[in-house]
Amino acid sequence: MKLSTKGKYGLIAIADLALAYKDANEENYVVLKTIAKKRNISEAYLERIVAKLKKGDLVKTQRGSLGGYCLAKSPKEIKISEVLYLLEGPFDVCGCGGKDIVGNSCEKSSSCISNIVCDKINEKIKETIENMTVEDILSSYYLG
Amino acid sequence: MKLSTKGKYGLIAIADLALAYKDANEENYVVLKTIAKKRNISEAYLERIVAKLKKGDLVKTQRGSLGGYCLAKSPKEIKISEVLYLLEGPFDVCGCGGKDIVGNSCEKSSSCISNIVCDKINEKIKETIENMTVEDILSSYYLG
DNA sequence: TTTTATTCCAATCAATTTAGTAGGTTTTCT
DNA sequence: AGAAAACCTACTAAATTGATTGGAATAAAA
Repeated sequence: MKLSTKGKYGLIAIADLALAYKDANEENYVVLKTIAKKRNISEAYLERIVAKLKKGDLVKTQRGSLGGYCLAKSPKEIKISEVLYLLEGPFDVCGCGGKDIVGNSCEKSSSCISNIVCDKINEKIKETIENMTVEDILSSYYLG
Repeated sequence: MKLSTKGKYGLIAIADLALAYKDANEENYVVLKTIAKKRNISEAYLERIVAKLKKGDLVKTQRGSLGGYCLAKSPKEIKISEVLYLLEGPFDVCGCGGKDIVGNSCEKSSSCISNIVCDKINEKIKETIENMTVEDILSSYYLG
């Protein structure tokens, strides 16, 4: 069970944008090629990832020459959960679809044995990433 | 991000074996075909899943006629984490492998932005499933 | 001892997801 | 006009998932 590179690259991009944001303390557009090269990520692939972050209003863009990407809010207003939901989809660790322990379809059954486990896991993950902002992970990094 | 059916089916099988175990209060071998049919799971596929649980000593078997599968310990001695580790592999939500924010390889770097997030998530998931036993989820089920 | 019911095992396969490429279009600044 | 950037669409290769198939080994029962 792993976070895919979508989530990973997305977090990296957000963090780089956050660093630029804090440096400038205002709109500071960063060219994607710069991030891609520095982090050794395929630019075209990263582009599609950041596009999702834009659709989710975490990032805004400036087209044309001197354009680039920029955080749409300050790092402390962006939850890690927002980033990961946009890139990895909802953390429904278990979608189930089978039958529960008494034979009923368990799409939403609380008596489905795997739903019981998954609900607990989901709850904890949610709790964790909804209480963590981009600002938080940046400061962890600075303290590194 | 989802638990695959491996984990789901494994939990279902363990739960069914646990019910049989509690009914008999001793060795009670259950035929896999019974579980597969009741839960509408491919028997051959379920077989390979349960094989892993055997390798991990959560389940023991009796071959031949009148054979079957049986829990190797009591439900309260089996952690959910054991089941999921055997079936889904370690919950390294992020294996990373890229470069960290200052350009160093971040295989284990604490300054890798995605490791910071993933470590936190992993920690919480671990905490959750290591403190949950098969007994626990059965009683949740009974209480419905 | 033969039959039957079961676990066990290895190879294969189809569908899906992931990760990445390629090539071009549009926008905007100089 | 030219250059540099975001934007968009289609394709592909590799890995993973979720099985299926066909049998071999084992052990109880007839």
